[in-house]
Amino acid sequence: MEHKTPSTGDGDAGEVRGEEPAVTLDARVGRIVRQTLADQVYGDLKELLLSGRAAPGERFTLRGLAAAIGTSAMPVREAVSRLVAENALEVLPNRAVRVPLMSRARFAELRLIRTSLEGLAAATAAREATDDEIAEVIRCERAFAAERDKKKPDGAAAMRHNKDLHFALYRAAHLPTLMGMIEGLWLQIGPVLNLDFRAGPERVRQGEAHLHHAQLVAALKARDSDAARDALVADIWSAGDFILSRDVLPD
Amino acid sequence: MEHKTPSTGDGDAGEVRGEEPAVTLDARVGRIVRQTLADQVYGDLKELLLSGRAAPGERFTLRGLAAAIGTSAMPVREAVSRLVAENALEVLPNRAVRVPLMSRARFAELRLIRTSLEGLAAATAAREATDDEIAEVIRCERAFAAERDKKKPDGAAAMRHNKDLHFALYRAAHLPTLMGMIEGLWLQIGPVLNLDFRAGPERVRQGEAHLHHAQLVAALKARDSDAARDALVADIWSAGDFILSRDVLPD
DNA sequence: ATCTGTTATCTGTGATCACACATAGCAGAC
DNA sequence: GTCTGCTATGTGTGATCACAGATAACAGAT
Repeated sequence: MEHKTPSTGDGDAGEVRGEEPAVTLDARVGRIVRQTLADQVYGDLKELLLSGRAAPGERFTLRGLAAAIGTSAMPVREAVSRLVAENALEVLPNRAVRVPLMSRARFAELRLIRTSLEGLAAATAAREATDDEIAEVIRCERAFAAERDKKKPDGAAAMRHNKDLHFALYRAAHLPTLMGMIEGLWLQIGPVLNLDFRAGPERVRQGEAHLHHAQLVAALKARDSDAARDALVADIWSAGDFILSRDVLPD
Repeated sequence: MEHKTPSTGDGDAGEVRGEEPAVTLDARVGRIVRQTLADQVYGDLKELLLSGRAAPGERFTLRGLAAAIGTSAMPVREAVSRLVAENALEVLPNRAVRVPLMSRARFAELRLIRTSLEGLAAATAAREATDDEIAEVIRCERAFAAERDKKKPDGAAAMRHNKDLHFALYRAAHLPTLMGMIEGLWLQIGPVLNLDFRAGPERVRQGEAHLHHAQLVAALKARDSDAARDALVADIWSAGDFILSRDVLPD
């Protein structure tokens, strides 16, 4: 394989809009986005985990992934080591790398941490969100509800709308580090969440989720941070109960 | 440089104790600890950040570090990319790698997250800790107090005892993932904390810290999780006030 | 003296090679 | 048939090389 140039953007970054006054060109070009191959692979793997297309316990091989993606093993190594650092992947003592198994204890711990962190984000968002951001949350909530009310609801789509709703909310807290940590948590529970959504009759759960979402939206409109936290914690907790009640988790 | 063998432990792992009954050897050898070079470098850098021997804004270079440590650039790359993943280091758009600057906003956000997560750990520890673990926390508290009461207290030593105290507490919560996340947070605030401890007359703060520590210990003995959380949150909050009051943080 | 365009050096990124360890498959002994 | 030891293959890990881009030093023009 020949030496590839590291993909410095698609070239359409400096689109000229023409009717600008002719002071300088500098203000009219968009900032270039640097994307290393490792970043791309990292994003791909992240998406793979978040969307549940990788099952807990599944094994990876660096060379295999590299061949599948079409690069050398090097960018994959870096991406994997990042994901290992955030517990989204793990390396076994035998040096094999896999997506971590989820024990009941680990799931319970993650749920506990999530209530703490995502509750904090929800409470802050109720105080700090702009009206536009609240509107965006409501839009996501509507999309989720619409999917639920369909004759033949698509579990994966509902899942995606649920995720969008949550992250629109967290983004509205304007706390970037907290946001990143929450993303890390979702990366860890992603595999089991989606695995579950794929399999079971989740109708009852969806109903309950919708109730909590409605409470959340009401709390946001009222700028009531305690109510927002409570609604979100209830949502996380009941979703966790649903997973734990079905006996898919080892230990 | 010749090809080095990847340091498979120091060789003293299988120490024979002799008076064992001669059933099998299997039970008498300690499990070997795998330590890749990247792991070692990661540990070293972590220690460097936690102990405050690296100032915010300071620049690294992969080759420079590699030469200093005596390896090739490869293990350093992996260690650095892990630390970047947990926001303990950052790569600038220019591709330079440095220890992140700490703005007032970021510091405030980290303090908020810390109260949430470390408060949770304290509350859980009050419920779940064994008596031995509580004794260990008390031992750390005594060491911290002893350092404070010295004629010529050593700021760095006090800092270390303070850290030991906190982590003994968090370990006692028996929540490994939470523990890891808290470590990540300390990794981020480490540089500024120690930078500060190194510079100022911190006597007033130490007095206040000791008060909160005493409250914490009392709460642990009483198994009062709410009181433990409150004491710890107060500790974090007042330490943060102290840092913010001195005007060392940009923005 | 200040600014601009060029050049030299250095740094991160990716590819490729080399090696130690782990696992699986297989042959031979009991 | 079951177990032991060897071999072959594949894996992660580390070293080394190659290259693109960034920074800084410098020369020339205004």
